[in-house]
Amino acid sequence: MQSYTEENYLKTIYHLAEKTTNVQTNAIAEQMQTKPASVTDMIKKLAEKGLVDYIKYQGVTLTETGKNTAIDIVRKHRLWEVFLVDKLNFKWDEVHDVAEELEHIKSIELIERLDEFLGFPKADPHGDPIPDKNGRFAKTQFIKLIELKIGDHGTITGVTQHSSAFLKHLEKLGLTLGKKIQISDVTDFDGSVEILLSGKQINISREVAKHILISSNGKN
Amino acid sequence: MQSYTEENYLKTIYHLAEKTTNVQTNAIAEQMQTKPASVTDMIKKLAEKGLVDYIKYQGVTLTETGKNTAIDIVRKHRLWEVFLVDKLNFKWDEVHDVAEELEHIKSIELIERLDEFLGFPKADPHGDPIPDKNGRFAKTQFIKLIELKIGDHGTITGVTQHSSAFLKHLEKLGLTLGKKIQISDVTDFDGSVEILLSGKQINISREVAKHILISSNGKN
DNA sequence: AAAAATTTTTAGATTTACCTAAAAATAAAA
DNA sequence: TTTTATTTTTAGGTAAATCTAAAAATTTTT
Ligand SMILES: [Mn+2]
Ligand SMILES: [Mn+2]
Ligand SMILES: [Mn+2]
Ligand SMILES: [Mn+2]
Repeated sequence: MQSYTEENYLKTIYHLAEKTTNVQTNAIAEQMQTKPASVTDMIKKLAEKGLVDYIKYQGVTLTETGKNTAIDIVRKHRLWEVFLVDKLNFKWDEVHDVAEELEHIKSIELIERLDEFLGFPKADPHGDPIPDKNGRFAKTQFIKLIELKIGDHGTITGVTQHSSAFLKHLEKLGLTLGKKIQISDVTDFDGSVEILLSGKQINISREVAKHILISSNGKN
Repeated sequence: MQSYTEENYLKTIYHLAEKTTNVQTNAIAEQMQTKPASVTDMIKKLAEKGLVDYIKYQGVTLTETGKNTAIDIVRKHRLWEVFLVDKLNFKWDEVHDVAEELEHIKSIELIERLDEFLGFPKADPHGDPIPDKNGRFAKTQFIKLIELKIGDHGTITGVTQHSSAFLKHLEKLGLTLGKKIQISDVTDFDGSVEILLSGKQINISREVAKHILISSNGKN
């Protein structure tokens, strides 16, 4: 059984490992809003428990057990987010902090039944995939909006930035999950992208375009 | 802001105060499955924070703030129990432990919306009243089944014992919330009670009868 | 009103998750 | 290949919530 804190470390390491193979102490510290010295302490403990492989100065990687535990927490987090949005009418920018707490509730039965109650959703309100109870993710094929060419079209299926500011901005622009878009033009000057959304032309900054994921229904 | 542990102490003191005015150190220790010495430490801290009034060797009482905090936790606990039973199809004997964790999730918004989602329930799956967001309880008029006389009738509206063993037993006997009953006979020998339930005569022990609450639809 | 039993508190430790400051290892730059 | 910068670890300490053992206060019984 892991403590609340250990679970948060495992989840953080898991997410960082999606970018780099060897997760560094400082990266964990930054993410967890704590000091590198504290991270070293915790890493030792997790290694002791067989949840991470650790070589001094070389960073950490999750063991099979550690990874499974982390995925289970991610699963809970995302299922709770779906619950908050679908059942309690929270907005997609309001759910993260509460889910951050709910993900630590320890009851397998609870999550199984919640999953069923929600209709076994495959993605959370931000488009992030929800692993099944065996920790398996549905295969997904996303491409960043910024990478599309003029004429390409597709459906918004995710975001790679979860800040409230960003999500509220998207909401205002009408760029929510499930919306169909087509690239009309890309501005050389600032890299901003002109898109066709629900019959209207709108312009979005390069920065915004970088963080929107599209399931591409086909090129041009 | 209170810690998880402080919240549990407040809730325990609140429940014990329903029986005795001055709550004793040992009683808290027993309830919390901890040692009296630990309780003394915590009591001092709670007194420091203005959540309890405390005189050495004289036990504790909750302050207004302390009581409000406790009631808020009770509210959350009971709302979550309703959620688990009504929405996730848990049995009434399976919900307590999970609710024990869920009650500590810190989000006013979450509870407001959960309350609404559940249809502003007035009682939890064990018939315990749910305070509204201002901490007010609906007035209820219960009588213990054991106190009814032959011929009296009423509706089962609560239990005063939450152990899984007891609740499962009631379930098996068909004695669930909302069921109408009438007293047919009381046995002198062992104090057991003969009742009419859904057209059938059943016999329940005195011990069971003590822990069932009836909203009396009228005498004989 | 003593003596005995019970309750409660203090004293001194332990564990977990932190911290700061300084040392050591590694990586990058000159 | 030194020097410099960055990263990581160690050493030593703090605060919260526990504990055990022993002392003190209160209550109950003789
Ligand atoms: Mn989230
Ligand atoms: Mn999410
Ligand atoms: Mn309960
Ligand atoms: Mn209950």
